Amino acid sequence: MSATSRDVARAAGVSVATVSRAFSADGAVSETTKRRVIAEAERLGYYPNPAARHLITGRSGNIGLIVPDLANPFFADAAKGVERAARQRHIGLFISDTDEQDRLEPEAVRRIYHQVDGLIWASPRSPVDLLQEVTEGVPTVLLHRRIPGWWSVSADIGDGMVQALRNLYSLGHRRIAYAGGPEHSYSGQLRLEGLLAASAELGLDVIRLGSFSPTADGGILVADLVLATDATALIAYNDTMALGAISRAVERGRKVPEDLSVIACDDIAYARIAIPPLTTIHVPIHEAGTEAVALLEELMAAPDGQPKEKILSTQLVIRRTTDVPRS
Amino acid sequence: MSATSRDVARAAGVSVATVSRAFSADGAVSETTKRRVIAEAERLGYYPNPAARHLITGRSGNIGLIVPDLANPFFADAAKGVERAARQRHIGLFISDTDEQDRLEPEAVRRIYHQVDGLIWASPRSPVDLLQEVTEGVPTVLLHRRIPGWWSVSADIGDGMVQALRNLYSLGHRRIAYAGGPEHSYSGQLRLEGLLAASAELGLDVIRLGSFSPTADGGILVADLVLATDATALIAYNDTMALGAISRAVERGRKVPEDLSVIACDDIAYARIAIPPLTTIHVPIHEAGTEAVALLEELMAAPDGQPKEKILSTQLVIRRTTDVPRS
DNA sequence: CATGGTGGTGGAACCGTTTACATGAGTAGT
DNA sequence: ACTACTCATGTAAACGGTTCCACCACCATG
Repeated sequence: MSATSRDVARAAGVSVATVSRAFSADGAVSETTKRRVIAEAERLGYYPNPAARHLITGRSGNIGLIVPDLANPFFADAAKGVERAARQRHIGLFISDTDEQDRLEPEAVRRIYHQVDGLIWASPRSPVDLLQEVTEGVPTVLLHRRIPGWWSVSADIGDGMVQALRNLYSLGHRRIAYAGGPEHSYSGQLRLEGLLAASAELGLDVIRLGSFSPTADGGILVADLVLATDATALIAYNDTMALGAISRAVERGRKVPEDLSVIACDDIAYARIAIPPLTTIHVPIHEAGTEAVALLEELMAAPDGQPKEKILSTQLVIRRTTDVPRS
Repeated sequence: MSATSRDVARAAGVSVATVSRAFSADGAVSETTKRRVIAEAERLGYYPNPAARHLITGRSGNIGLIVPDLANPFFADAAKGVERAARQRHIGLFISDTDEQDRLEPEAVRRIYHQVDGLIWASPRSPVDLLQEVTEGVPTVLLHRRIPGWWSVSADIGDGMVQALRNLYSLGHRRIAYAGGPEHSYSGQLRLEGLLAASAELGLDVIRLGSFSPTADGGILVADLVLATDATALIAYNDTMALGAISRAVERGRKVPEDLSVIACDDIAYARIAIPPLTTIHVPIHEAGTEAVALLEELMAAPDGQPKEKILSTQLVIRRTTDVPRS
């Protein structure tokens, strides 16, 4: 079917070794031979077989990305960032979605383990020893999760929460509710830490509404709960949840921000065009993806180097779902 | 590093051929030997090397997906559908994003061409002969594009447009604007055909606003244009554009649906929780993805079979952005 | 002119599987 | 008891590259 290096070698009147060298850039080949080989290869439609190359070199030229949910704009943006960075480096990208089910993660890794040179893994919850066991032997960069001794890229969401709480406080809010996301998630923990630090600093008690699905449906639950309290402001786990909550609150006759200020987290694309536009903590999602690839590349080049932890900063973006409290 | 079939063979006291057979299911191996081999493999952490397997069998066990934009919820949902179906079949998935740039498509294919057994390609615009040339030799299923003689999965968006126009007409709208998407795109063409058929049937002229980027920013442009006409209703290329348009219209003091009814297309997750919830043509995006994998599997099994074109039906979903025209 | 170095090239081993073919033991048929 | 067949297994040849090593021509050096 496809031409092999043997075909090219024969056509160019050289050995397969020379063909190989012509394609490996570093090759000790004379300029003229190289040109002849490339020309013949072009003519025959030859392209080095990746499987054969992988088998002998041990390098596949691919990396893998594991995310909890591709349909979640947060991870879709992250995936896009990873894809773009991989593309620029001519690296192939395996993607595996785990449907937010931790138990599918080991299988996801196993499926791509032997086909990639490195892994970018957004695992919000899985215990460290599982990660350890499963990634044994594959250079791995964690995405939006920090573990001491691991390479990772994450965002300083705790600081974002501090900014959010301070902003609400300065607007005059004193009764502020927080709707958390999935329990035990790393980034949920980060949010909570920021929240507790800021509320201690400001001397106020945040009303903890509990743990919800970080989806629009979760947001509906949140709305009904928060409307039953005397909170004048709500901080939601993420944008999607906030949008669901606002949708429900409006349906129940409340006005945002007049009756309830809302701050969310992530700043997905829809936050900007929501009605009203959503005040939210901007997280550089796309950049985190590209940065993860950069780190992974570094890690693959020097597997025994000192682990690097890249932490991207976050920024509260004031739009229209926050205002001074009524009365 | 990792154990090979040789290691397992030695440990189990058999030849590598037997190890291979124990793992290939069809293998003519006695039950007892097979059990012993599997046990030893388990113990040594052996897993057949995919590169070696690929090299000798010509099958990689992977498929590729090429989409214009992973961050677009439409394609993110499609990718999710593909991923899920692939996962269930233990198929690895390469994903390549082309940033909505047609010129990147050939390179995207080339990058994964040799590493996959089949391809699912969402190419909205590229000319047929380019597709032909580039996919030569790889079983390919088109996603949301129909070309005679090709395998494909698409949705009957034309019919959705008919439903949309009829609905607006029955509500009493007579001046209806249409905001198109990227020029020359296949699904744009589909929309236009449906629109023209329905407007002929109803005897009304649709106001064609032109061609816009199918993004929130595109929608802002659309809003300013449509507000300059006497249209009482707008049909937008997709949900994102519609949300952008509504956002802008509201910003400019108009009310939706009182001043302007809006119907969009796709029914992405956010359509349901937008404020007001978006009336839109439901397209079974996720299902299209899973269906594409099913078709691709069929195609890979019988490459010379009769091409199949699966067309999924669409359904107008009435939410809150449509109403009778004012006065 | 002999020696040593250099740069281009070919030969061949190797990567880890699958699979066609050979082998040999056991079983059934005549 | 001999043949024919089946079934489990081993042997070895692929698959298509990369890379170590050897070789050779060529040139500079002493």
